Amino acid sequence: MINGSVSTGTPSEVLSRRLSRRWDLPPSALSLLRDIDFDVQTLPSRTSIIEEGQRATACCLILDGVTSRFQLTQGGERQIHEVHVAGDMPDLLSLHLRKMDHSLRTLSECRVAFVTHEQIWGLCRQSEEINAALWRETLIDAAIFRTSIIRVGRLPAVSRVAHLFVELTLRLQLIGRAEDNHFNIELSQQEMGDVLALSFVSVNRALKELRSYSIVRLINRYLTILDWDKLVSIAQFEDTYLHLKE
Amino acid sequence: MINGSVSTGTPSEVLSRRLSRRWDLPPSALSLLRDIDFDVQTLPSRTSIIEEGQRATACCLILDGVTSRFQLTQGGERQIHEVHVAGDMPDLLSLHLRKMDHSLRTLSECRVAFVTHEQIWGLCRQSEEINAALWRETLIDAAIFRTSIIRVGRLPAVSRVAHLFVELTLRLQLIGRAEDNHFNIELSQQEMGDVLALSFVSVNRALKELRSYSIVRLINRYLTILDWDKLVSIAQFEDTYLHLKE
DNA sequence: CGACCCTTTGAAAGGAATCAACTTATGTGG
DNA sequence: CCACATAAGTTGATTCCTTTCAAAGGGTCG
Repeated sequence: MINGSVSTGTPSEVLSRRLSRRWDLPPSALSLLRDIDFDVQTLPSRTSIIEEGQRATACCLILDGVTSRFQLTQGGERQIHEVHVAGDMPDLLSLHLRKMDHSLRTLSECRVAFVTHEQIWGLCRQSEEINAALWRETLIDAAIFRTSIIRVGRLPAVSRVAHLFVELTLRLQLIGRAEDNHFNIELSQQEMGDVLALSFVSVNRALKELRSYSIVRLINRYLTILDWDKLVSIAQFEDTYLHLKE
Repeated sequence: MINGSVSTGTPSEVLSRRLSRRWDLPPSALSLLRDIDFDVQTLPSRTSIIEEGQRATACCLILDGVTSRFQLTQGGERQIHEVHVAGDMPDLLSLHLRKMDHSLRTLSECRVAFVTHEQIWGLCRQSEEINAALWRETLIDAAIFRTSIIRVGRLPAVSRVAHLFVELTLRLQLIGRAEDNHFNIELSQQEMGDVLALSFVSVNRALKELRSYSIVRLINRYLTILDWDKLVSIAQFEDTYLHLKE
């Protein structure tokens, strides 16, 4: 299940790589990162990381696997705001918002490293660069939410599914886990529906369509993208919001 | 048009009040805020503040009026991610994201105060509290986006309109501009549709329904909420995401 | 082997979009 | 001051897409 092939390393290394993605961190910042204490845990699929209403005292860094950020509607539907992969810190926001307004849980088996808020606050105090880099990560999350508003509000079902596939592929490529445009997407069709605000029936029909044009293959949650350009075009995808390069 | 009744004052005062909304800032931080140079401008309705693709060198603080954060889809539809009111700083994110992935423009005549990035970076360096408060503001924006995903993805038309009304009322009450549950909403029905991912026809029909039950009155963009509890209930509104109190 | 979860497909129902026409304000210039 | 133009609001009829309901098929694991 856990695929440690590429973006492996100690939690500090994973975090350093992530934060120096756009600009190199100064050596002083890197050495600060090396001194952090991480509490690494392996969590089974569908384990809660933090629940709506709770107050966090630590943040987590995903080392392996996929997690979901979600909220339940009054009607009992689950809206997944965002899916997180290795290298992401899904609850960074808890640093400055006391009460969680949504929940986090694993979608697959995950390896996760916890860091206390105290330590992160210390890092931010000691390094302007780390402060900026972490803030920036939360801003990119916000950009992903904005794009999700459009995905869910404006795109037809097939485009929504295509858009999710493109986004996940790009984010996984960034950590070297989808080089050849194929990877384990970990999501059931119901869960894709939870992300895209679609019923699982509609997701299924969208997949059928994408398959019928030989654009993707999806077998046992293993996704292969056969025609990238067509997929991007159907998704009406524009990658600015991911802020991949500066 | 410009209603300077309550949250008036110099830009520094408006900003101080905003940032000490949840926790008092220490005197040292307050004095830093007093020393900022603001460039105050009055912008006509529908004026661009910053465009997608551009790089900002300053942030703005809204003193009066309403602005929109939006993006155009490939189909030419306008999705308004968020509406901003007095006290908001809609482009704080430009501090750490080079290229804007969306645009900002006024929806009504606005009074806006610009501050250079240089000055804000300076503030964040000099005051941990200001750094945290500004970061926090961007995190609340993100929470608003998350809620918008659910609003647009899961709620029927009437609930969406109701939800927008409740959100705007609460945010305006926070700055003392909707005390008696009535205020100028500044949005046309088309613009409400742009926020809610609805056609203006559907917005119109939703309004008709809300009016028919005497829940709201809306005349010349002036909104009066007649039955708050019913509106909240129809909206399926839960205010945690606004992080009003800690 | 059977229970369970996920996927697949068909048929019917429902909600919003679209198309279209008409009304109501607002504003401008003759 | 009114004629006309323009933007915004209202309403009905139809179409389209997605949901819901229903049932069958496939895979996995105790």
